[in-house]
Amino acid sequence: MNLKELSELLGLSQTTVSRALNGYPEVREETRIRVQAAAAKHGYRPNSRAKGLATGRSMVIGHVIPSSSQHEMVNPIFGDFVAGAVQKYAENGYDMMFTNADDTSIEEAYRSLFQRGAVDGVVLQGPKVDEPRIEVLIRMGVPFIVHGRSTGTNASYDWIDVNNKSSFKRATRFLADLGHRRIALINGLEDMDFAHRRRDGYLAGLADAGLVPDPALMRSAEMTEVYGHHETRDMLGMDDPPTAILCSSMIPAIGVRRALEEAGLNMGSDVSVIAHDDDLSYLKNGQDIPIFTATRSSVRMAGELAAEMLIARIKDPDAPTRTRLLEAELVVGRSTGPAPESRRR
Amino acid sequence: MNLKELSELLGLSQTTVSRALNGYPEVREETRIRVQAAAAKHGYRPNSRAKGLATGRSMVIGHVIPSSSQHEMVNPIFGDFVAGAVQKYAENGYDMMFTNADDTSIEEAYRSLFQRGAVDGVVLQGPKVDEPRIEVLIRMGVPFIVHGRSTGTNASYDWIDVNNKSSFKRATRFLADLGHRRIALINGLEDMDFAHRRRDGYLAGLADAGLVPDPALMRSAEMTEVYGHHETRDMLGMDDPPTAILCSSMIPAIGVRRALEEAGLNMGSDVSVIAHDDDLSYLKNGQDIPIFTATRSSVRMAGELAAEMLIARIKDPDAPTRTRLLEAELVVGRSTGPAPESRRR
DNA sequence: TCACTTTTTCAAAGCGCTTTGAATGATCGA
DNA sequence: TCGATCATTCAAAGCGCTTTGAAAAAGTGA
Repeated sequence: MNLKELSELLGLSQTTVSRALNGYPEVREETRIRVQAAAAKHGYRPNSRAKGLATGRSMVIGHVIPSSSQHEMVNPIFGDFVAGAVQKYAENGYDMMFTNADDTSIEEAYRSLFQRGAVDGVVLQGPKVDEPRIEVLIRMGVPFIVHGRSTGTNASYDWIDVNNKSSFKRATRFLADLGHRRIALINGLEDMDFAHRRRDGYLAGLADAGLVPDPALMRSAEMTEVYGHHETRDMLGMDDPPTAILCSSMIPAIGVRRALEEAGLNMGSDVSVIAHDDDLSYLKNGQDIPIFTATRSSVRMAGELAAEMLIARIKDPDAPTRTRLLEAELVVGRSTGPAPESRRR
Repeated sequence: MNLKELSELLGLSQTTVSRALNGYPEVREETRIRVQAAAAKHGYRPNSRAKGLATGRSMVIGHVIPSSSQHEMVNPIFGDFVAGAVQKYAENGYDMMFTNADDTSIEEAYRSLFQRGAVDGVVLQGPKVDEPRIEVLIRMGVPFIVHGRSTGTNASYDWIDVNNKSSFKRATRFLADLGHRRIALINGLEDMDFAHRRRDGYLAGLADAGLVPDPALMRSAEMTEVYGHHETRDMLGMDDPPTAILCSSMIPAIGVRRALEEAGLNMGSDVSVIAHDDDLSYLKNGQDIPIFTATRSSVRMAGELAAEMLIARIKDPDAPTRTRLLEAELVVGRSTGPAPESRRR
C-alpha cells in the first residue's frame, strides 16, 4: 500500500492525503480523520526512502564502529550507552545506524555516511587524546556529538562527558584521607581521553595530599578482568606494595578482588579499592550495600543525554556549541577502610 | 555532487555513468575508467535513498531492541554479537539499523521496518520459549534469522544456535564423573529459550548419571554478578549444600566465586564450578590456564555466521530453510576437581 | 447577487538514482 | 557498397514521497 493507492482509494489527491497524514493545517478536519482512519486500516506507512528523498532528511543517526579496536564496540559500556541513545532516538522518530570501518578508513566512513545521505548526524564514541575524527567532522560541517572529549583538540564542539578528572581526584583524596600513602592506579589505555583525564585526576589528588606519585603504581592497559588481576598480583609482590587501589572500571576491579583474595588479603581492611562504576545493568555493584566504594555515573543516562543533544543540534545546526559535564557521585561501600598501621607481607 | 552533475561534467548521460560505476558490461572500458576517475576525484557517492528507491532494496539489516527488557539490549553478549554481525554486513555492503520498541509493540516495529522499506531483513535476538515474534515474521514473509531457537515453535525458519542442551548435559556428566552428587544449576531466566534448553541438558545429564534432580539446587533469574553471589551463598547455607555448580554465564560465575571465597571455600577442590563462556572480549577466562572450567562458544562468531546466513536468505528468499547448530567446547580449567570425600560445614 | 476572501483540494514538478527501449556509430561479411 | 550485427550511448520513465503554484469550493459582506 503506497500513497498513490491510498489516495485513489479515498478519491483524494496524493497531496491532500500526504498533508492530512503529516499534520498540515490546510486540510479539513473531517477529511483528515477519514484519511487517518483509512491509513490505519490498510496499514499504510510512508516509504522512508521516498520520504527521505523528498525531504532531504534521513531521520537516521549513525554510529561508526572502528573494527580493529573491537574493544570499543564490544566494550561493556557500549550496550548501555546505545540502549539509552536508541530509546531517545525512537521517541523523536529517529532510527539508529551502525557502520563498521577499519581504523584507516574512519574518516572515509563518516564521509560516506553523510554524502550518501544515509544519516542526519553521528555520535562519536571513545575519543582519544588528540582525536583526529573530531576535526574531520568539524571540517565536514555535519551535526555530531562526542561522548567524552578530546584533550588537545581546541576546536569547539558538542560533547557530553563525565568529570573524570574531578572524580578521580576526589577518590584519591578520599583514600589519602583514610591514611593511605601507597595508592595505585589501574587505568585504561591512556591514549583514550577518559583514561588520560583519570590519570590527571589521580595525580592531582596525590599532589593535593602531598604524596609523590610512584610510576610503579601506575598501570595502564585494556580494561579486562584478567588485567586487573595480573597487575594487582604484580604490585602485591613489590617490596612496598600499595595499600589502596584506584581502578578505572568494575571489570578489572573484579580481577583486583580476585588477586586480593588469592593473596589472603581482605578487601577493605588490608587493601582499599575504589572502582569507577558505569552503573551497568548486568554488573550491579551490590544491591543494598555496595561491594565496592565507587565513583558512579550512569552511562545509559549519558546515552540518553547525548541523543537529545544531537537531535537538538540537527534541528538547529547553527546554535552555539553545547557541552555537558556530569559529576560522578562517590558511593562508599565496603571496599575501603583506614590504611593498615603497619605493612604486612 | 550528484549523478546529474557528474554526468554533465563528463559529457555523458546519467545512464552511462551509472552503468560505468555499477560494473555493467555495456560500457567501453576506456569510458569506465574515465568515469571512475572523475567519481573518485569529486568524491561522488550515490545517494543511498535514491538508489534504494530505484532498486527497491535498502541494503540495511534491522535489529529490534525491546526497550522494557533492557537486559537483552544491554546484555553483556550483545556487543560481541553485534560486532561480529556488523563486520559481515559491511563486507557485503549492508548497514545495520537498530530500532527501539516497547514490549507491546514489537510486532508493530517489525511491520514498520519492512513496510517503510527501511530494511531488507532482520535479526531476531533473544528468543523465548514459544516466541511469538517468529510467527509474526513468518506470516509477514520477510527475510529474518533467529539467534537461538524457540522451543514450541514448530514452523521452519533460519536460525543459528549453540547446542545448549548437549553442552550442559556434557558439563553435568563431567561433574558427575568427578564424583559430584549434589550439582546445582544457576541458570538464566527460563522463559528464555537458551536457558530452557540448558536446564533440559542439565536434567538429562543428571538422569544419565542416575542422579535425582533437587529443585532446591535449581535457580533461575537474570544473570548478574549479584545473582550468582546470592544464590551460591544461599545454597551453601543448606543442610546438604552442592559440591558443584553449573552456571549459565561468566557474569554470575564471578559472583559464585566471590561467595565461595567469602565462605572460605576453595573453588576447584571444595566446590567445583563450570560456567558457560560466551568468549566475550572483555571477560576473557584467564589467559593461559582458564580460571573456570567452561563450555565455550564464541558469540561474536555466532554474529558473523548469523549475518552471512541472513544475507544469503535475502539474496534467495525461496531457498530452503537453513539452520546451524554450533557445538560448545568443554574447556577444563582450575575450577573443577573431584568431589570432596566428606561434606564440610 | 456579486466581487472578494478564505478554505480546501489538486496537478505536476522534483528529490537522485536505475533501467527499459531506442538510437547511434562502428564493424563485417557478402 | 549495403544491410546486418554488435558495441556504445542516450532519452525518458519510474521508484514513492513532499511541496509549489494554481484551481475549485465555500464563505462573506455589501
